[in-house]
Amino acid sequence: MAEGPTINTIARHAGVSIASVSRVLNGLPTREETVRRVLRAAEELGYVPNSVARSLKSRRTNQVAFAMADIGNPVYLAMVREIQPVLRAAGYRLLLHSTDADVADELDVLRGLGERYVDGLIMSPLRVTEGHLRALAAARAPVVVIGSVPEGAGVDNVRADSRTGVRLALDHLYGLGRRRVAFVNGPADTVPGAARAAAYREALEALGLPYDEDLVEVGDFYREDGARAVQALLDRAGDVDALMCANDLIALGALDVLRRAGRRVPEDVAVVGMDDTDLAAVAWPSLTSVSLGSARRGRAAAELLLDRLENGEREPRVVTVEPRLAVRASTVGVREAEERDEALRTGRAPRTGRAQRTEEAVQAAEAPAGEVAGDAGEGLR
Amino acid sequence: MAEGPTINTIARHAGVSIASVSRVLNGLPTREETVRRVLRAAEELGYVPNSVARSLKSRRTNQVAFAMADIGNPVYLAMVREIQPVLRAAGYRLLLHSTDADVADELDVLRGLGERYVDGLIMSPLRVTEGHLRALAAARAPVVVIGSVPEGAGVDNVRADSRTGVRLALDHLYGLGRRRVAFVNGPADTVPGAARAAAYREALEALGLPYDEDLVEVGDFYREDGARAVQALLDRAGDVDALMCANDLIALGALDVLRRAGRRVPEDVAVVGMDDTDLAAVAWPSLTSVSLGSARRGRAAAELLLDRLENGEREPRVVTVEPRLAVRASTVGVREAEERDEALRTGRAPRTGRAQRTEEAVQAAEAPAGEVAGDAGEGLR
DNA sequence: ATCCCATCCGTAAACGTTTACAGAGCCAGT
DNA sequence: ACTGGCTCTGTAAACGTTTACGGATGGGAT
Repeated sequence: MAEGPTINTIARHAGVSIASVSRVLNGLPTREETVRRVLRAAEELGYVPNSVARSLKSRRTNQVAFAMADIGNPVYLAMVREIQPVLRAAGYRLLLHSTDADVADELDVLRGLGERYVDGLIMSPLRVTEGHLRALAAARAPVVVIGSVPEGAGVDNVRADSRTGVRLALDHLYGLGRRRVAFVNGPADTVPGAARAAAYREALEALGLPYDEDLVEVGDFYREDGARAVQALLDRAGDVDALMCANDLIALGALDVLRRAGRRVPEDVAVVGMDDTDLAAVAWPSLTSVSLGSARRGRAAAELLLDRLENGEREPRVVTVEPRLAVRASTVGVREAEERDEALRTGRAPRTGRAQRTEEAVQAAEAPAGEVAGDAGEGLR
Repeated sequence: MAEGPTINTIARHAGVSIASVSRVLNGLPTREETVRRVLRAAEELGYVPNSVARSLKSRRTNQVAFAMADIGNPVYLAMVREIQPVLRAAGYRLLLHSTDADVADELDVLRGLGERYVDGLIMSPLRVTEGHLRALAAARAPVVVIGSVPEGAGVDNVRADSRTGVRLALDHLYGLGRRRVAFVNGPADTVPGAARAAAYREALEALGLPYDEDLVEVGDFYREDGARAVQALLDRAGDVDALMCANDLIALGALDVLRRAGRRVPEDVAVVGMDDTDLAAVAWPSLTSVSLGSARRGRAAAELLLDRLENGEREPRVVTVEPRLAVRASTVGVREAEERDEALRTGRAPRTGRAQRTEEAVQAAEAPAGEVAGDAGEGLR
């Protein structure tokens, strides 16, 4: 671990000043001969520029941080997977913070921006408190928040559209003839929890279905909690014919419980998850799930941040990502799910009238206010 | 984004020198009065120390990088999940590199250590080339490699034990009466690919089973490739009664193909995956899988690196993590898998003699040379 | 020969810290 | 009153870059 050569070492070796070395290495106009000597010395010594020193002078670190609750959650994972290549292509390194959704931790990260170890931050808090808003306002570097933040918070914001998402799912279930659609939610004091609860009520109303408290159960966003919640639901309201779950993990828990209870999915109870994680496709029966576009949200956030880093001041933007419904066996049955799969693979439309009908539900509804991000494939603007 | 206060600003405000400010902030002995003035000024101005400047002076960045092929692969994810908290507890930030298993990229990362933007690196290359060894030898910061690297490479090394792992799986299958056990591998020029191929031959031999080329198929470590490979296998050797897959993704592909071919799992064909990722538990039927201890390897790597960062020079160490077999429905059937689950939950041993027998296979075999890491729970030494 | 301008390069300052060193002030001991 | 030693603080250098500025050199125009 010998001390590496610096610009000084090279200057001495090449018999020039450090200024010349710097100029050559940065491609500024220099006499041919000097260029040769410097490059030669740099090559011989295996010189690598010290990024810390460079950062100190340039006030840029070429690093960006992503702070999320838990890297183990497939939703955040999907985000990281998109964020990483976007940043990388722009020459930024990615730094990861796992905060366990701990508010104090998240605030620490925001304050930590003062240390200037990153040029910007993408953050996806589960809860947004007063403290968050204050810290965001005082942040010493650009921040993009994934997850709704009040207007006027002064930060770029990428939003999912739970409202439309839940609506898609309930329309789909309604179309399949389900009328007792229960809702298994995560904590009501989280951003997604609150949004999805409201969305559920709204969607019921739009469909002319009554809101029945007995059909709503709250746990946490994990498989075990989901299982417990669903068990409670079944005990209380045995006649449910569909479960809308606030994320895929809860839905997996639901599948466990239903299987154990001898209820067939989807014949007796249809199940819809949310987030459309990798797990949904692997589960059995494969899980119909509302995609809230985690990947697209990640990409949009990265692009917003890059834009801000390059173009400096400008009005904060809000980008909303359209949800989609990924229809699989847990609502339409194994047979049709396979047909759909096949159709997707071969690029043809599914055959049956029933498939046709539910296909309509895949159409995303009106976009809400704000910009709307397009396909994952296309860029931001 | 106003320019933040520096140590100079504080010095002026408090009417002292920058040296005093630094001393106070670092807790060096100082007169009471000065301490008060400095702290007051720092508080008022909302001072946050600049970590870049600090790094330049101290030659430490308090950052560590983890370079892996693809953050989307659950194996690496499991590692990150363990690495992150360990590093964090020691005050290090985690930086992520996704190299797509591209050799040039990996070498770039190693060379990049000369930029001194991190204090150390954990790297998990899929292939280890001559170039890797050279770059490792020349690395300007401590590196821990996850994945076998030749003795004498001079780096700390955390290894899986594929040999024992495959052996556990084949013993298990043999115990269930399977005799035509096929092997679906990933590319032979990767470290795990090569290790697992050798392990398969060895395990067969130990069981007195013949090695049949027709029973071996090579694809890539992904679901689609696995499916293709298994299809080819079935076309060629319809009488296989078990599939040993070189990772879980391949095994998932195998489940797809078998289902489509109308082969029951495990009645007609038993399937074993490898890595015991989250997907294995979710799949249907749930997937028996050899855990190579991704989580434990991640943790061990982080601890090795920390140890080296704190204690400086010392002989490179090799840590080998013991494999285990997670027995699930894809080999023993849904019924028994559920019983095992239940037993695990209630902490009692499973009932049936058959369960008893396969339980023995769960015992890890002799540990190979080198240190052996214990449970995920316990520390390194 | 003189002057001007262009080109190239070196000196030095700056980025924000930490820290070696020495000076200032003070008290106690003679 | 002087000295020695202690405590506290300020000055300055250093970490490895980038860059403003001005000096040196040389060539062409007068």
